[in-house]
Order: sequence, then structure tokens, then C-alpha cells
Amino acid sequence: MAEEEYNFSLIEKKWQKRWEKEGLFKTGKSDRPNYYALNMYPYPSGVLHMGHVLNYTLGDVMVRYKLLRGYNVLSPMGWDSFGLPAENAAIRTGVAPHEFTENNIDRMRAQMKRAGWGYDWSREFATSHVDYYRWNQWFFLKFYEKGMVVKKNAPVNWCDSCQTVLANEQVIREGECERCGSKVVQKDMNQWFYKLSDYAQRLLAGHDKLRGSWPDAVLAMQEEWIGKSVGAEVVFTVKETGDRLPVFTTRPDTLWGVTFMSLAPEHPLVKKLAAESEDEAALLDAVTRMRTMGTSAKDLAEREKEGVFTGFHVVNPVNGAEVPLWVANFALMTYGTGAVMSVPAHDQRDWEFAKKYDIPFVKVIEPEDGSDVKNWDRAFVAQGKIVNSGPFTGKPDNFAAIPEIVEWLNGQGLGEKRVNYRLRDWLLSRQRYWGTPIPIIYCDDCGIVPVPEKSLPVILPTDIDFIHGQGNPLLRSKTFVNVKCPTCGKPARRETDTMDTFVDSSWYQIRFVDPKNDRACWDPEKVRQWLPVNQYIGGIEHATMHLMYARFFTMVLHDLGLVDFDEPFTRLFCQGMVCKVAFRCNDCKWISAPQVKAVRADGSDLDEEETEILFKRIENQSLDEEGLESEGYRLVCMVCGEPVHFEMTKISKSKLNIVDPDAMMDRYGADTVRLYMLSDSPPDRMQIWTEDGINGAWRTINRLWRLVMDSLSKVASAGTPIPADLDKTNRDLRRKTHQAVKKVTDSIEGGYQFNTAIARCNELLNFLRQHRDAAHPAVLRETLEVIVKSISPIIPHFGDECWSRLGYEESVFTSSWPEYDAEAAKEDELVVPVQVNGKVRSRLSVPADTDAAELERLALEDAKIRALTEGKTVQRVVVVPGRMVNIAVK
RNA sequence: GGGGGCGUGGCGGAAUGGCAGACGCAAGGGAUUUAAAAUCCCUUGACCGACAGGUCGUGCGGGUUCGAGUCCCGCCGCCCCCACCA
Repeated sequence: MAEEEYNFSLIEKKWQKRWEKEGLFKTGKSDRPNYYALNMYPYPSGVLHMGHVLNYTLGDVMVRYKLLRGYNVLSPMGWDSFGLPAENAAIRTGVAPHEFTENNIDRMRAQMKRAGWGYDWSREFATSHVDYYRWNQWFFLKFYEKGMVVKKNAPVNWCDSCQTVLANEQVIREGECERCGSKVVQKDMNQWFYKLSDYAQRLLAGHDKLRGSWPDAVLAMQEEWIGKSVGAEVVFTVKETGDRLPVFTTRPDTLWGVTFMSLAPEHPLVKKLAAESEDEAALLDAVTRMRTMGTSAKDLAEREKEGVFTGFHVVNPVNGAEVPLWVANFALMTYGTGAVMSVPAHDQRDWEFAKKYDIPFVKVIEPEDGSDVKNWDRAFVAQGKIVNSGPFTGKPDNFAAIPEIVEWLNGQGLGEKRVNYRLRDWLLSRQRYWGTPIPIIYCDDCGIVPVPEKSLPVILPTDIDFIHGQGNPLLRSKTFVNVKCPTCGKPARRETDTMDTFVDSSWYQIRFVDPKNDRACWDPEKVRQWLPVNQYIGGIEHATMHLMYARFFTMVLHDLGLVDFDEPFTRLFCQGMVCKVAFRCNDCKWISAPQVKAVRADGSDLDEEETEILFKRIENQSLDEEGLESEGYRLVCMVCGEPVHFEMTKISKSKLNIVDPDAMMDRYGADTVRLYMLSDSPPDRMQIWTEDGINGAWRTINRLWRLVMDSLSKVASAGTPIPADLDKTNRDLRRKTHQAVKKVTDSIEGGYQFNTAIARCNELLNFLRQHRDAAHPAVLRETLEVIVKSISPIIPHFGDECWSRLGYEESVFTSSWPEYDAEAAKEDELVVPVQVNGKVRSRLSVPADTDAAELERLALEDAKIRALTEGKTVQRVVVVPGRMVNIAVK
């Protein structure tokens, strides 16, 4: 038999050309039901990484599956092309950002085509093109008219390395910049904001709609980020000056226990009181010191509570008590009112502060044991009896009494119910060049003047000098900055800040339905046809950034009457991280695998083969650090000789454990890479990359190929009917085939379980390999077609090649998903386990339709069972026909 | 401190409350080969046993059930997110 090697390189190119030529993924009007599948579009960094490969492969499998299921599928791709890397490259190399961006797009588009991902490229756009970003400006004006965008002075996050402010959401763990990882500092600045916080309640309420179709983790993160808390606002008064001082509290039940008041260092009242203070300088000094302390989570956790007494007092409205007013480093200006009523007996933070500064404790909630605050070693925060609290003294359950207390406060005019959110407004301005210019003009006479709609777009100028450390280059572009005031015509100046690039990604999913429209942002008819997105796929790192902004933006667009839905993504799927073992040297930090040397405990070298085996075991986790040591090996750094440790971690440049998708496709082809990414684990879990793993996927493809090729001479021509009177082997083969159809379909429909779908195909493949010689030609064809179709969304080039070898002219993706024949899948004989007291003791081979009574009879008659039940009392027999028999004996 | 997720062989992982370990990787043995690669066949949870077979086994402790990896309660461990949020 002539062996034909699977030539992936020729085959993949051939089918990519055909799909493009035949417009397989071009979408227009159709009678079929619509399905909009979207993957998070990439920033054009220039190269795809493995995270992209997993993301886009998942999306592509769904697109092809839905095509086979008869849908009219929209699968677009574009570029999130504004942002810092292009601008930084310009500073470094002198290449203009647009040029850098275009080059990167060309490279990545070629990589995407090579991976075989099917997109409607006629819809492609890049957000840095004026045809796109002009609509950012148009939306800005619409938001402005509606009062959804404001300019305000506020404490903001400043990244010194990126030379720009950042939104709250873009400061990640430990107070680092989301882009560059540098420490972020707080500054007071006058900036543009979208009023995200106005939508806190709507964003939260929307979760009801999304629950079940978005990952729980994402909803939980958003909920946490929105941070709703219900409580009361109570107005205290500064005794000496009469200034009103409202506070927010979730614990109005402890109002009678307030023994001091804390102001955030940035609180406006601090400056005012300092001016009236006897020792202004000392107070301001202390406050300044507090403000310059770090704000990262780590800093905060390690930092001691610190404060300074202002010399002033406040009056507690519920009982007239006069308590000292402090400035404290734990009070945050950005939450509540910036002032905290402090109850040391019933709040751990206040407890610590009061201990340090010797402030009194007043017990107002009594624990069950009746103990006193003197005997506590920490604040009492659990449920208890209200004591020492005016009209509420004696209430048995403090938490249950809260609504009543709030009601009373309201009646007395002392306070009212208040819902507070942690969510802050979305800081929009960026002091950088490569973004959408904010369409605003500043006029000395007219103030802030929005650019009139008819003067849009405000085009980002290209005559720009990029100089490192000189701030936003737009400031130096006289032709850009100098402009006439649209209202009075006098000389005025343009806003030089640009928009956060997350504005671009907040509505790109809508633009894809009408990407070339130059008269409107979109045609409402096309939007109605496609949106909201049926299935969105991307990384979970966007849970509180992009995904939150896009939801907000959609809600505002809805309220502006521009769309008639208010959630952008009906279903969301988040893929897991792609990980690989990484090596860390004590001295040089992360090092790449080739820089690691394995030696024996005595320092002697290993030969090449031993080394290879050892590293393979480390890579596939069959050897951990302990095992390595106990086997008498250790790893050393080839650069400095220091010991080396290893761990499984996300593939990244900085950890030096990257896998280059191009190199993998050179070696194994796109289909093998795709198959491997999906075959091992469920796609929402961590994926581990190993050489052995990709090699296994390569073997699977070749096994399949040989099976199909070796069968070609035997398969009947398409359409040959399957005879009615098949022998047992052929009936078995048909049964397995149709059981596989059902299982594969369920695996895909039941939530992206491609690992089990692939396993089912493998099972069928293994079965067919054993029985191919006995297979009837028509049955053989049926089975082969099921395998090829089922696997084709995952390895599409392979699928189409096999499909054409099976004699079809058209692409497999224009055919239809295999049809499940329940009759053929039915078992005619079953092996039913018989348990005694829950343990399997025997098995019965019976016709599939044997009823319960018959099963019970057969089970009790079974020799093995009788031996075990002899002399005992059968108490109960549970029979589940077709499943099992359980006999309870004593 | 709060929230989310997870815990099954040497590894990734399968199991509508009903035969635990599908499928794959790694490992061992064999066939083929001058040799290697590739391919094909067999074995592979642990323990006892020559075999037949038996015993134990899904992080730990309880519970519900004829029957629990799966459901309930209480622990332990790991991962992720948030965190001086009043």
C-alpha cells in the first residue's frame, strides 16, 4: 500500500486559499439564523502569543461548528491599535506610531490566516484610523450633552513611567500600572471622566440577566468592584466652627459608641480647619507626611495606623457627645464622604487607632457573655444586644435593629438611608499622543467649548516630534493646539489629552456590523440583525476593565437611543492561562531553559540523553523539586552557577518561558497546534504546554490520516445506502458511530468541552481501527464521515482535505453536522452490574430491554450472588433497568 | 479580613447520585528495523496472590441514601480576585 505522508504545509495553504476565494466566512444577509461570535480583538504588538492562539482557536471552532449547524455566522476581526507601545517605539526608534502599527498589523494578520482562523476580513478595521476614532469623538459629544462626561479635579493615579494618568481599574495589584508595572502615585489633577459611578446600580442589576451565561468569577469580580454597601449618612457638626460634617456608615447601630472622628488627609475641611488652628504649620506638616506615604496594598497592609489630632471636636447628633476630630491615614477621600465616625469598641481598625492614641472605648453592643470592653482583646463585631444607646437600649439584635435606627434618624432629621458604591468614575484623559483626541477647545472668554459636531473629526496630527521625557508631544504641535474658538472666534487652544484606549474597545463589537459607514456610527437595521453578541471569548483579566466599560458604554448608548439592548455580550467565555515550566536562578532571576544545567549531587555532569529525560520529566510535572533532589540531581545556572528552581507559570516574555506559535506551526502545522490547545484540559482551566503534548497531537492527526487514506479504496461512493441486514460487527460500528455523534455534540453544546469531544473521536477511531476489515463499505463511509465532520471544526484543514478525498467537491463547512440516529445508537445487549450492599459482585449480560422484574429474578439467581446472599435476609432489591441492580442483605 | 474556584493514578484529565480512572501523555515489555526514528501489539491506581480472584482506593471527619468522586454539615490544603471601603 502506498503510504502518503500527511503534508500539512501544502494542505493547510491550499485550504486557506480556497476558503478565502470562496468567501466561506464572508457574511451577508441570509435566511439562516444569525450567530455573532466574537473574540477579544488584539493589540497589534507584532506577534501572536499562545494566549491568542487558545482564544482564537476556541472562537474559530465555535464559528465552524455553528456553520455546520446551519447558522449565518458573523466572525469579524480587527485591531485595538491605539496605545502606548507604538508611541514608546516611536520615541525609541523614530518610526512613526502609525507606521509601526500598520507593520505589526500586517504581520499578525498573516499569522492569523496561517492559523486557519476564519474571519470576514472585509469587515476589518483598526481603531487608530480616523474612520473609527471619529466616532469616539462623536460619542464623547453625545455623552457630554447628556451630562455623562465631566471635567473635574480629583485625586488620580499617575504612572511616572508612562507619563500619564490611569483609571482606577487600570491600577493592578500592589498599586502597579496595568501596562508597564511601575508604581503608581496619587496626584490631584483636573481631568475628564465618564460618569461610570452613575451606572453602578444598573451594572449590578444587569447581573441577573448575565448569571448562568457569564462565568461566576467575572460576575463576582464585578460585584466586588462595584462594591455596593447599604447604610446611612449622618451629619456631625464641628463644635468650634459649626461646619457640617456628613459621614457614611454601614453601622448606625454603633452611633452611640463613637469616641472620635477621622478625616482623610485630603479632606477639604482639613485645610480650612488648619487655617483656623493654633498651630497650622504643624498640622499641615503631619498631613503632608501622611499623604506622601505609599498607597499600594502592600504598603497599606504593612503601614501602622497614624493620625494627628486637629485640636477641634465634633458633636454627635444622636447624643450631643463632643468627640475629638483627627486626621487619620486610614480614612480614604475616595470612599463615602472622606470622614469616618470611629467606634473603637466595635470596629477593629478604630480599635487599633484608639489603642495607639489612647482614645476611650464605649461598649454599645453587648456579647452574649455580657463581658465588658476592658476584657476584650479586639473589637466586638458580631451580633449582640444594644446597650447604652438612648432609645434603642435593650434591643436584642443590633443588626436587626438597623432599619429601625435609620428610620428614627430620618424622623429626627439627623441622617438618612444611603447606598454607597466603591465604583468610581472612569478617568478618561491620557497625557499621551497615540489615542483619540478629546474634542474640546478651551477659550479664555467662553471657557470649555465642545468641538461642534460638524467640525469632527479632530484629526490626530502626524507632524510630531517624539522626545523621551518631554511629555505629550501634542503640546508642542502648534498647528494642532492653536485653534479659533467655535463660539466667539477668538484664538483658543485645543485639549491635548487623548482618550483612554478602553473607549475604543467599548463599542467595537457594534462597529463590526457596519464598519465602512461614514455617515453614521452604524446602520440601526444591521445592529438589530446581529447584536447583542451571541458569544464573546477572551481572557478573564478584563473582568473589571474592558468588560465593565463595554457594559457601561452599551447602557449609555441604550439610554441615548442609539441601540435597543443594554448588555453587549449575551454569553461570555473566559479561557484559561497557557502555562509552561519556568526556571528561576537565585542570582539572575528568571532564566531560559537552555541556560539551566542539571548535575548530580557530587557536581558531575549528565550525558545528553539523561539530561533530556530529566528536563522532559520536569516539563510534564512528573518530577518536582523534592523528587529531583531525592534522586540525587540539582539544577544550576549556566551563567552564574547558582542553584535554579522551577515552577509552572503563565507563558510570558519576562519569565523566559515563551512558546512561539510560528515556530510550532512550522514544525507541526496549524492543525496540530489547534488540536493540542484543546485536547488536554477543559479550556477554562490552566493549560500546560509541553513538547510531549504537542507531539501527541501530531501523532493523533497522523493516525487519523492513515486510517482515512487506508480506507479510501474500500469506502462505498457517497449516497450508497446502508443495508438493513447488517452483521453484529457492522451494527456495533454503527452504534458506536451514532453514540459518538451524540457525545461529541453534547460535549460542545454543554459548554466548550472540546477535550471530551476529542476523546470521543479518538474512541471511535480506535474502535474503527479494530474492525475496519469487517466493515461494510457503506458503514465504513458513514463512520469516516462522522469522524471527519466531528473533528473538522478543530482541525479544519485536515477536515477539508479528508472530505475532498472522500469525494466531495465543496468544503466540509458548507455541509451539515452529522445527524444523530437514535435507533442505530441503541444498545441491543447490555452488561448490567449487580451489587450486594452497594458493591459490584457480578454482572449480567441481558437484552437491553429487559424489565425490572426480570433483572431482579436474574440477579437473585446468579451463582455469585447466591453464594453471597446464602443464609442472609434480602431486605430490599433496587433495580434501575438498563443501569444496575443493588441487593441489600443482612 | 472578604469573595470566587479547585482538590481523582507518575502527569493532563473522564465519570445525568448507579461498573471510578474514558481519552491522551509518560513509563515498562514485545514486534518490525543493519540501526535509529516512525509505526504496530501488550501491560500500567495501590496492596495480597503463581493464577483464579480478593482487599483498599477520588484531601480529612461526619451525615443523607439501597447506593456518594458527585448532595448536605464541619475541617485541611492549593490557586485566583479584592482589600485600612467606614
